[in-house]
Amino acid sequence: MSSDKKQQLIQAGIDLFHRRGFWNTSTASIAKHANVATGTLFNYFPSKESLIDEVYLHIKIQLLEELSSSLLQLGEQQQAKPVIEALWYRYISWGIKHPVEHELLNQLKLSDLVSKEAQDRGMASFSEFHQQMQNWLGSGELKAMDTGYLGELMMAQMQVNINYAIGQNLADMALAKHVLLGFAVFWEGIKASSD
Amino acid sequence: MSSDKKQQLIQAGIDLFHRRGFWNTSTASIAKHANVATGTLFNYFPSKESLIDEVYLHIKIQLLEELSSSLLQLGEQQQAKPVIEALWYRYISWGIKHPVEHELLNQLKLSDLVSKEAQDRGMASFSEFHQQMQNWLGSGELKAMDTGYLGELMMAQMQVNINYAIGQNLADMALAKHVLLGFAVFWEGIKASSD
Amino acid sequence: MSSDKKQQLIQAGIDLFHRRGFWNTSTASIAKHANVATGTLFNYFPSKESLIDEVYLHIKIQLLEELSSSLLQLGEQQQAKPVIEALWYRYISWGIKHPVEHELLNQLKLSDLVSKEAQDRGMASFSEFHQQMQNWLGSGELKAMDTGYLGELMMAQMQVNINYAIGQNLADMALAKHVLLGFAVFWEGIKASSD
Amino acid sequence: MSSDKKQQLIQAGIDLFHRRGFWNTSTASIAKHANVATGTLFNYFPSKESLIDEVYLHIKIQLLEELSSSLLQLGEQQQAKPVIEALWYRYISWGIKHPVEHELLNQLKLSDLVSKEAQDRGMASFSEFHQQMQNWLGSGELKAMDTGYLGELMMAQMQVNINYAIGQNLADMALAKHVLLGFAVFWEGIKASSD
DNA sequence: TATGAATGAGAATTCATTCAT
DNA sequence: TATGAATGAATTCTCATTCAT
Repeated sequence: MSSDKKQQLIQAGIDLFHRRGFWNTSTASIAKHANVATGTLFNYFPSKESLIDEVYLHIKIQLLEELSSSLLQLGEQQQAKPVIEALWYRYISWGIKHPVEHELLNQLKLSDLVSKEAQDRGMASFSEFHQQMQNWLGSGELKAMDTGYLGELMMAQMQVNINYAIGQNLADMALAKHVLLGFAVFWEGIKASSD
Repeated sequence: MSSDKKQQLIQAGIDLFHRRGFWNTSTASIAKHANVATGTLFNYFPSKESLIDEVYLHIKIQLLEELSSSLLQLGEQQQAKPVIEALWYRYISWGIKHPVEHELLNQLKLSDLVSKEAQDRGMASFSEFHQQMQNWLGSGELKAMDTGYLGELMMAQMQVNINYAIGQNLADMALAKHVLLGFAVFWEGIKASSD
Repeated sequence: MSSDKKQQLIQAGIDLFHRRGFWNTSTASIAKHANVATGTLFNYFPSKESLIDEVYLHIKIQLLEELSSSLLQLGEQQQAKPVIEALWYRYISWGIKHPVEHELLNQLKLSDLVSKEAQDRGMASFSEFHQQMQNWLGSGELKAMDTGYLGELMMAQMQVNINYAIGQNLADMALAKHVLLGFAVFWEGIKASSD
Repeated sequence: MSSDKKQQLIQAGIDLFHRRGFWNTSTASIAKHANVATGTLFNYFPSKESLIDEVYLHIKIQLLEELSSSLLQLGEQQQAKPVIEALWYRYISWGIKHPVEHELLNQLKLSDLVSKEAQDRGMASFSEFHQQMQNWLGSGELKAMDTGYLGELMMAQMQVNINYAIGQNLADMALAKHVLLGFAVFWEGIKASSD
């Protein structure tokens, strides 16, 4: 199947970009790692940049699928906290299960390597989350702040938790305790002050 | 003076790395931008990688200088909050005043471009901060957590604040309000729960 | 019909070779322009070079057909001048009506892209003209010179006339005047000197 | 000397372009033939196209130098014929002495490989000849025609003569006779008709 | 006969680094 | 110490041609 080869190439890209970095990974090595000829890569991606774009979107969509079931299950919840907490756990467990993808995503976000168009498509796929945040912020449970800011803050704190868990090789009880603490810090930070 | 040229080269590196990225910036262009010959760069730095290392350390030390006066002034404080708050303000104002350096520092942290040795030296220069954190965490004012985790968390949240302030072009009152909110979120997150 | 596709491919070759040059035109683009698959081209032409050969011969034969009726009609003429003049008009009007083919023919002649064999076949198809020239040169109406030289000279001068007419966008009376002048220059040049 | 290498590269370009054609000659082979490294070529020419441009101008200027002494010596001549005849001989002897350059020049003229800018510079260097032609045409010695047309015609006829002389390997008396005939054909063609 | 994905040699160009001056 | 021309390995991308379907 042709779709087969495309996926092989994306996967090879993920592996090698993570091992050697985006610029130290040649298209030739990606093709070889995917068991196709050098020219074949360019049948699927017009340029190295577009392969990077597709790697980016592939990861974002994989993450999205992991998260969106949380929203579906808890969509009719009245309160913000359980939904946010569910997202928190989902995201962190995705990050721990897919450390390579998690790291690449963060690198790509900062790196200027993703085309404007791919960034927009990535954003668009997350639009339902921004919708949800609007609702939460309107409910009065949280401190008054901008949606974009809340989103970035949540992402950043989850990433710190993931990196710490991976760095310390946490598992089982230790991991659970860590995630619990992390969420407590986040939630108590953003919830509307009681006084 | 030779030290002069070295500084020119580091500064040219900062400018160009930010404008074009690390991999799209050739040593020749850095030399030209610093008004020296291509070969001269290699009299000061044995390789491009070592220039990147020095750019990294240069920025870290510049940041350190900005922050350390906070510690000195408030070193004998008994309470954690005022010191942490002072650091918070210092870091964020540095980031807003030096957005280029701030962005480069974040990119370099993720990028694998900085040698292990330079990373260690960068860490070492911040050791006094880790000392301080030990004290704070021992005081009972904060939730119980690892020093490294607290440090990463604080960094991450400050970065989000800086990026948001720059992205929204905040200034004056709006900026002050934003920083205040940011710190409230951080502090209420990390402080020991009252109940 | 298969012959249909072959003609489509030759025509696509003519169009694209003229627009983008021989080397900037890929066999894939020719196939696409002819509405066939990339592989199909190689069912009709064993190589790109042979396609170029056939484009060359196609144009030469098209030109030959345009010219040969002149010879047939005037074949029994006793005098050289009317026949030569008829050829002159025919060739130039062909060139003006088919500027693309005219230009390609000239490029191909100089370019080393046409195989020796195709060149020979092209030559052979014009052999009756060389026969005629022998007759003219034998008649004493013309200066004494080699057949090959006369042929090349006539070609070259007609080409200059065509290029000039196209470049200046001549039409109607202006064109007629131009062709008349061009022929006068040619004829007075080659005719036997009176004194 | 740096100019040395540049000349070596242009000469290597001329040799190889003639032997293998412009598109079958790689920049690597040119560099090797000029005894420099592949990268060195690009220190002197920003691209292959610019090397081709410089090859073109190099030949044009070499030709110009050959011809311009004719104009200088005969500049104060009142009559057109001796000057034109001198140019005729000069051009043809240059072409016979430099058949490679002559052929390349003709190929380049038709090929779209020379940038607009280089073409303009090539034209400009020949502007004095167009001046002269204006004078000749105003003198009444020649048939009334456009300068551009006269120039192209003269070029075309000289090229036919050169190609014929080279093709037939003419030399000495045979060559002289040939050139004489060629000029007679040209002159009797363009001179004002006597009646 | 038609298709078009796969191939891999080859092309132009870049650039960190060296070294003779 | 400063210079910048020279180097050549490495990179991205192209494309004529093949071949299984």
